Amino acid sequence: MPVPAGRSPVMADVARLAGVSHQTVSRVLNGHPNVRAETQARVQAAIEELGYRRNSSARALVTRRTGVIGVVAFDTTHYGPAQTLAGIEHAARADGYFLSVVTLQTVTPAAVREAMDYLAQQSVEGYVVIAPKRAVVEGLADQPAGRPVVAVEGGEAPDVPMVCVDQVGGGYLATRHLLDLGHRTVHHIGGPRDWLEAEGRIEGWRRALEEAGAEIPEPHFGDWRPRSGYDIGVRLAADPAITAVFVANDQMALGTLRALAEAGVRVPEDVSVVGFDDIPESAFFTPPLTTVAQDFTEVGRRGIGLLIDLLEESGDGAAAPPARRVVPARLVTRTSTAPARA
Amino acid sequence: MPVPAGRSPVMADVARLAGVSHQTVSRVLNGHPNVRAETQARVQAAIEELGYRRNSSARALVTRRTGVIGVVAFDTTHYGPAQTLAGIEHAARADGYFLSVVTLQTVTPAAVREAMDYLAQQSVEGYVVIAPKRAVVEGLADQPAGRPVVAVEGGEAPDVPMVCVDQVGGGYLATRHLLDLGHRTVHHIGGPRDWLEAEGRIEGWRRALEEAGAEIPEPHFGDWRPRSGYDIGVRLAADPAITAVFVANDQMALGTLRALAEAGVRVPEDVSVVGFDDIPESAFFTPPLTTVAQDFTEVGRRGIGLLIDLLEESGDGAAAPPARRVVPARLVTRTSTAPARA
DNA sequence: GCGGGGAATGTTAGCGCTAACAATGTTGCC
DNA sequence: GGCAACATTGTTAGCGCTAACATTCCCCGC
Repeated sequence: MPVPAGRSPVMADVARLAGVSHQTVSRVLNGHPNVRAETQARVQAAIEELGYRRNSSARALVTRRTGVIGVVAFDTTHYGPAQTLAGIEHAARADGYFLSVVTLQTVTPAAVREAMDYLAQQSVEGYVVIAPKRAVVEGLADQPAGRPVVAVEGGEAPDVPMVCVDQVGGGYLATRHLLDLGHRTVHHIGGPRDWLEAEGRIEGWRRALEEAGAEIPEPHFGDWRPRSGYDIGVRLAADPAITAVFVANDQMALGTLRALAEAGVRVPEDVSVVGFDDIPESAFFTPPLTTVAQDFTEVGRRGIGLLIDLLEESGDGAAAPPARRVVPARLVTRTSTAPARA
Repeated sequence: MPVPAGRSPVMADVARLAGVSHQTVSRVLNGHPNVRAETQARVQAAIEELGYRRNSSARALVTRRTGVIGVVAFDTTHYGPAQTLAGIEHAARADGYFLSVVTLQTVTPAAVREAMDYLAQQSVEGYVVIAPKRAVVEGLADQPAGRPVVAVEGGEAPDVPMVCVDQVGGGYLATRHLLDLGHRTVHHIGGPRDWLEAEGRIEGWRRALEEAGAEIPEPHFGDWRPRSGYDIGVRLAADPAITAVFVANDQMALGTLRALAEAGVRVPEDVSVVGFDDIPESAFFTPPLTTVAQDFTEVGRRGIGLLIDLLEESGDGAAAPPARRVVPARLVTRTSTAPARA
């Protein structure tokens, strides 16, 4: 009986079929050097004949490594996090790690803690946390089990290694672009205040204005969704002095465009608008949106890279200061921006 | 020494601290009935004092259950799959399962097979495959290890249990809506032909037209992206006879709206447009898009529900015919549709 | 007072794998 | 020829847990 009925084959079955000890099978599986080529071939053949698969639990039990990385993500219709997750997944798989994902509805430290706890039950080796809010990042520092954590997509955070897009640089880029077009100043529709990304973008905006000696108007704050960009847009449309708006994401910018259109304000003739994210739709807005693109895939890749470094160095000398990798943002110019009226 | 230095505590440590055998600790952990309340409390206290966590590998090794569900998803900027994934995750966690996710770049049977193989290494108990293409669904039937598979988001498929939104019904709804507004016929911009969703939507469209005795124009096919909707839209705009278009997703509809606007065709006065998906942006398109909403969360929930049924019944009598659960679609009326010109 | 029965707990034997060590060849060199 | 050095293989002992069986304890009824 080639395949023992009723149960899937184990290493001993392969060993018996190949006429070796189970240890030799293990050696073949682990690419151990000292195995004769002929033996290796015989074992390999037996493995294929039986359709043998190594039992990951048994292996994990003895090696004390599960090869699983826990990811805390957000249940979101936002483009960025979804893309980042995909980037993380590819990078992890390329390095032979598995990904266990928990998505959260609410972005609170408690929810994150709970999610990490849940993942800990599964013996993940480390965590990647998509942590776009300040409170979340702060809650990350004191991890109980001492498993490494990498934060992704957050802004500035002190004690946790992290990877993020240069939000400040992106905000600066957007604002600078509008100033370069001759606009006196640039109004801003920001994201929720407790989001690190929103914070970075607003800071870049402010910095560009300061640097140019421009007036700094009071910013408005939305909730990332089109509706809020619309509501604020309605108010902005009423002020004829406004000629340039930098909106903290494309979805809100969409709402703003719509509000302006309804008010009879032409974009870009009367008002220039810049968004942030470069979602796939934004090239087809009315008008196509100038925006700031983020390389989320790269963020995911570096996040995993950082975590794996942490995982594999673990145990060596003193902990290096938490690493921090910043991915640059890039301006994508379309037709929602134009030179200021003379 | 309360916590043994250097290694995390195991069951025996808890047992020692609580003055019981490790088996009693196990019993407490597993909610076994025959444990004295006082003993249970003592064990519980010891667990907390040591910060003990059960080793999932050891447990999985002996119980032969990992509690992990493998998910094959797609690296996509499409709204639907991302939402479905979130729905799947919530449902799985609610039932105490873990999720191991692989995202694919290409939707081919080989890629899916490979992904499932990768997941098999991790001893997943079953699979949820987001399988929007016919070829993929077909490749699913002959799973080697006999682990259950549930397909999600596909259309009609013979041998695999599956959960999907009623695409045909949705296409019918969209088309019927336009016919009810007095349009003579409805043109269609479909998704890629090998996508099951595209197929269902086109069939619903065709059925509504047939039922109404309307002429059935040759459909056009895009690739789901705004650009393709735009390109086709440019052509449609040139034909003044066209008064109603049903586009198979919102992103393409966005492109179509843009093409019509550029050609000076007014929506909805000259042409009515209906999309599909109800992405968050579509309420803010120019004009706000009438579309068909899908309850992706519900799809995810039912998908997991179905898989868990399969997992937990497994071993009982004859396999029931593959289950099939259909979630209805819902029309969302906005201002991109209006009665036909007289 | 004592045997029976159930509740509460302990003891033992693996689950399937890898690491460490032991035991064989097998070669080369004096 | 004999022995050291190495390559190759086998043997043994757990990893931390749960299931099955064994034991103890206590209460009950006769």
